[in-house]
Amino acid sequence: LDWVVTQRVEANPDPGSSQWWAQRSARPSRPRQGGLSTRRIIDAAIEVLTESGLDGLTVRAVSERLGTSSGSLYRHIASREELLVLVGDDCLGAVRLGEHGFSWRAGIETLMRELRRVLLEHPLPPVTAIGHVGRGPNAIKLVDAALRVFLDAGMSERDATFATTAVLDFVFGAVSFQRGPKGRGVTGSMQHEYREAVLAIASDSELTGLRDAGRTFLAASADDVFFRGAEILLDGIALRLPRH
Amino acid sequence: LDWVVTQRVEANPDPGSSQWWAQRSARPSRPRQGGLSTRRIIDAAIEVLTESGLDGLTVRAVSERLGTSSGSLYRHIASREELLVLVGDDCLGAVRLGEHGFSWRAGIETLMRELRRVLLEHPLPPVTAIGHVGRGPNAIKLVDAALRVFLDAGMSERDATFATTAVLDFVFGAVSFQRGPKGRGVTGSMQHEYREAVLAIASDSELTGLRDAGRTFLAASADDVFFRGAEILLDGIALRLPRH
DNA sequence: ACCTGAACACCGTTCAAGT
DNA sequence: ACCTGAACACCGTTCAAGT
Repeated sequence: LDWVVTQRVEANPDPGSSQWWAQRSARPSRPRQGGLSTRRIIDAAIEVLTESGLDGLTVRAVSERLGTSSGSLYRHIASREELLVLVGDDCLGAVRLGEHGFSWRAGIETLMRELRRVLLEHPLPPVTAIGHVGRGPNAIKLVDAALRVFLDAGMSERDATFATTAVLDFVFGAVSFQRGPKGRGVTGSMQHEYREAVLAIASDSELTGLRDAGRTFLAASADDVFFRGAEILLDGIALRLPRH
Repeated sequence: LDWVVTQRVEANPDPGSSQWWAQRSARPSRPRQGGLSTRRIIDAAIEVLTESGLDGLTVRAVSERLGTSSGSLYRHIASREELLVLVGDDCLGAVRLGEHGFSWRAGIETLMRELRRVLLEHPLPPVTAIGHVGRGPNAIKLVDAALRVFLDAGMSERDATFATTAVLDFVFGAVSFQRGPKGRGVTGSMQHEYREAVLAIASDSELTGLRDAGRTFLAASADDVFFRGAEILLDGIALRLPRH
């Protein structure tokens, strides 16, 4: 009873939330011959995103690319934020889920690597949109693929669940750290200056962890951080498998 | 030589990048008796953030709270993005790094729990700012604390490095997923409808992983996902320790 | 039924003019 | 040297009027 009331009140759920996706999947799309469509808007948005970055991804820029007015888009999307959510999930669709027959470990490693590749490719899902993905149809496919691998390896449903979320959490976190703010890649220039600044601070203070291992930490490559971190996680997962 | 040129050209590094932090730490602050200061601006920004959320955190709103004009803030910050970065790192300062003497595992567990608590407390560092933190002074303290624990447990510098990054990546990723978009918490309402929608899709398609384990997956609480995921990761880390 | 284009209410940022 | 406040160039979004 109480629940029904809540459902009524929450008429406009946040874009990207599970409520929003649920409502959306229940609504039929209305494509129009030759006219605008959500699909065309998303495609144009991704083009703008690739060319102009996240800041350049404005409603106006997308409408201009489509040769129409900005107001027209609001017949297919409710807000810019909705557009970001749709673009974010759409990007996840590029992850190649594939090739059965490998070991569970090779399968998950491939999934992690693929997801990372796709996320690093677009300047969107990063920073701004990490919370914007995760509940859409393409995110669901990722979850499904990971669950399948773990179940096939003999894991319990609960262990497969937590292994799946741990893997996804790790990949998204790692990608977010690797990028600079706004989703742009981190350039290597002046990295040296930063290293020296951090090490100088460390040696002057009680940051003994950094004093002792800071040089190693700051020299680690993004690839090392990702693949060695993945190994640690996969080792932990392996302990949950029956024939370990 | 080439490096010097790069340094010259990169005169305005992205806020939040290591270059930016390095430049910033080298620049002296100029506090003014009774006047504006970066410190006061950050404090006001966090108040606005808490009250109005990330969207409400505008330069104008912060200046209004400080009883001044929006233009005045630009004497202390170069842009809104800089402000977001500063706020993001400042929030991390609330993490209580503490209490030595525990086992490495208890120490890291506490650090993870604390970091999660702080991140979930503020509506900023999430979504928008996950890429905005990680290189500032308070992020550095987190890294230092984790490195110290691992080194004390007998880990090599490299293993300690990758264990540290894996832990931070996981926590940031888990927090980002737990939030809805824009950093707001996920309400529970209509979750049921989403579950049913996903399960309906799964049973109609080839998403056999979700078909078999979807109910368990979708019923998992955020706390379970976090703590069980942390266990997996810590088990993997434990394998890197000498007296395992 | 859909699109247009003009308008509205905001933004972040700049900069002359003040003090 | 710092602050003001007005202005500029944008936004996202709405909505009458068209077709």
